[in-house]
Amino acid sequence: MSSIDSQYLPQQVEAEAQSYWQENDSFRAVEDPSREKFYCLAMFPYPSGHLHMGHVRNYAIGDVIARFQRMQGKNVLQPMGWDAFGLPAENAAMQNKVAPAKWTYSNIDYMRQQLKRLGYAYDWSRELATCHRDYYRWEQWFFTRLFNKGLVYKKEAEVNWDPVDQTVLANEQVVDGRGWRSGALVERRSIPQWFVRISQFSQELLDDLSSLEGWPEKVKTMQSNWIGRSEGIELDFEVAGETDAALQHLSVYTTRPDTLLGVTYVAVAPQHPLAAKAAKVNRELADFINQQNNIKVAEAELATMEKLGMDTGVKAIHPISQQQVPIYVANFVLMSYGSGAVMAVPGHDQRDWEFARKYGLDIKQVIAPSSKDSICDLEQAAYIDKGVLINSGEFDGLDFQQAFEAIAQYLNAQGKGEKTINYRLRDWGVSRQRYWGAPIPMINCTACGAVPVPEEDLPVLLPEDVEFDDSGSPLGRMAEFVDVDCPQCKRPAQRETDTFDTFMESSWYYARFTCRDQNDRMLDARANYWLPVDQYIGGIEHAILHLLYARFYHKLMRDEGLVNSDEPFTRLLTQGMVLKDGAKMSKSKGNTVDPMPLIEKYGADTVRMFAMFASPPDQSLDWSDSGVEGSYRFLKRVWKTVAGHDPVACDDYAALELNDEQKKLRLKTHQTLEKITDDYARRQTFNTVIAATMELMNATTRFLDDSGSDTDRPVVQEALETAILVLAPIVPHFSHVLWNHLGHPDPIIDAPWPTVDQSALKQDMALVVLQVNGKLRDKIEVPRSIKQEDLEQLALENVAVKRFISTGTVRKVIVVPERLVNIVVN
RNA sequence: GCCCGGGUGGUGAAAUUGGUAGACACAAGGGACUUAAAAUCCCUCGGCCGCAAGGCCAUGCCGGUUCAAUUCCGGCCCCGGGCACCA
Repeated sequence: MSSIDSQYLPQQVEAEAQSYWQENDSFRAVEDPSREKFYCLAMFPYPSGHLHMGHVRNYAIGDVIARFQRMQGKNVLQPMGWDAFGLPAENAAMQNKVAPAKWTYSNIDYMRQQLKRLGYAYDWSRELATCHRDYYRWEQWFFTRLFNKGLVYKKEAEVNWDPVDQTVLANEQVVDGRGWRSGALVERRSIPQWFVRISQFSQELLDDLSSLEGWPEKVKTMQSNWIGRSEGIELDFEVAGETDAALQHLSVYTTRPDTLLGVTYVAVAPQHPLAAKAAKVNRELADFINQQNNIKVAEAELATMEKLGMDTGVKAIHPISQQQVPIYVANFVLMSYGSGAVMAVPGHDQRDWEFARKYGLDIKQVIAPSSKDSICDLEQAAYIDKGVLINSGEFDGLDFQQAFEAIAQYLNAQGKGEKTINYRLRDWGVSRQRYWGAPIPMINCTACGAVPVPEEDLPVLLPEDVEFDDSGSPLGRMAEFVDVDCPQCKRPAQRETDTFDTFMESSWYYARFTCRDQNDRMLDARANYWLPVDQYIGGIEHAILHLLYARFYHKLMRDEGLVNSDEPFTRLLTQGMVLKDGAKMSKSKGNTVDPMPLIEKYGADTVRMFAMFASPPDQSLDWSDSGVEGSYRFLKRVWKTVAGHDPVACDDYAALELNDEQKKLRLKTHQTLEKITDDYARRQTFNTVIAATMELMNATTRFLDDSGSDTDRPVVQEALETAILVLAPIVPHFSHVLWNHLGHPDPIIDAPWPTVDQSALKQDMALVVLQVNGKLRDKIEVPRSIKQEDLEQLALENVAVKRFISTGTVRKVIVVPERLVNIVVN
């Protein structure tokens, strides 16, 4: 036992524990095949400047799990790093006239100190920053490998173009259709960009979701919907009188071929070549198409904007009826999704119905309700349910499935269509017209085309010492960066000046942590010791994009022979957002909460504990400081109780001869331990861990209030040890010092998790609830061994119950042993 | 608009997902200690009726299933997240 201050002095306690961990290098993770490993990872932060409460909560959750697993005897790896490329550094550069690199590195230095102050058990020797050449060089290398395998390609894609600032804008930078700095109306502009073929992995990404048993159902549902597998038919409409072979056929995809005979028009995207051709001889149409350019490149915009269209004057020939239907240009059809053309069935699709109403197009019913419960009134709305075909010639009378087959067969025989499986998932566009990112390692040669930078020339270094102003990426203006010789033909060529989407870096950092000092290869054998990540923790806002890209990247690395698993993250905990005044905390909204004043006032342990106590980890939390005081008070109380306790060693509690009060305290101790172990391991609800520990401490201090005997000391010792052990993952500094005081010279970080003593849990009596018609009337204590009939009898004779059953007849008695009796009367 | 969540006292929440609604805290009010304050300790604390014993109502709203619903089903309202260039 060490002597300690009777007062809780968090700053002193935290300094003591942290210097112990540092001197002993306590959190360095070393590969050891003889031990079970546990890789615990919380999503690394973007170095925005300082930590906010969302970070504190996120990293506290990770740290709690890591420390808990260490006490379970696992060989734990918990690393930390920086998602260091990104847009905010460029914005800061413009605002403060500071180079993005300098700004980023100084933010990292500051935030690293903040993380250290919070006492997270990181192996800092593995720290990495994605903007460092030793990191992104492997990403560039990997991209050239993918290029050689044909998994990347270049195509035209649309961006938001600010015509005043002459730059490409991110969606976030477009506010109400205008550039956030210039205020100019944005224009859609098509430019060549690099894509990675994630769509080739659609089916595998979908199938493997079912193997992710440790993932929340909601995340799997979201990803599954995002991938959006559907079964349908791809079919051709011929364009009447068209002589140009490329424009003769309009290919459309539908999941509702049963409604095919209800097609009354076809719609194409404003960027469709057919629209462009028609516009050449139609001034009004050309103007209309031009106007559709002032829409931000975002699905939410397209879905909520007013649906507009215009007749091209060109007709399409229906593949079955041979009738001619008009071809419209419609602003809601996406050129980048599918073929840029859709068939329209206003009778049975609500959007088509509204469009048809607006432009006076025919609405034709071809599906009749198959049950009397649903009504079809095409004057009011489209009838979108499945039913039986009518007005469809030879297909009349078929149901959805029969019609699907029959129409597929018919079209197939005519060479006009076939069954197709379609995915909503689109290829991953990775080009960004930005400076602060990893350079895309390609060289554009007029003779050879796009040529990857040879391995020996990697990395393509991003020049860090630059002047950054509001005219966009300076890379294109730097001759020393742009002008290179073509690696193939050696003639003068130009380096690609676009940089990678930052999701590229965050898609594989978890793997690089296992061997970030490896300078000869992207990953080495250590990756397969640590991977997959056993527990990944991060905000729910990453449920789709980041987590899907990381899963995809893992499969790419597997196919390259770099890792031997199929999925990167075994178990996933999606932390709810930390909100402030009901909205996501972000620097741009200016509603972040700085944890530092709280840490200075109460210490890191109180802040960590309150962040865990405020709500379950997966629930969103509107931050408020009120309540922090309560966590602090609790720690002070525990400190006082432990400091005032005279430790006693006892290695066999079961052998003690205990009185009833002592047995009661042991019961509470082991009930609490059992519940808390489950809360940590299975439920991952740390708020209830804390509440249960508070209950145990309340019971212990009540016990101490009536205690006089020296024989009480062992059960109190056991209760206090249990409380300190179960609190250790949450308030590690506090527990570190008190554990020593309780007579343990070895550090609590390596103390084994206590085991539940089943003999302490034995109870003879049970509390049973008595209900009449489901309403609580009384509670009685009965022996656990009581027979069901006897319990029923006791209930029927109970005074409180009798008052409610005397006026009616007992119809039924429901007995749930050891829980309740419900008497049904009328 | 589409996809995914959430809604329980004055506040954060609990109830292990069909079996005692409000554990554990915060705030508030009252009291003890103190010259005073802070700290600490004790009591009250969902609403209505009642001196009390007790009763009735109550988990966003409406309806359903059940002996029993915060929990399951149907419909609606509100809030949050994502929608492919914020990370």
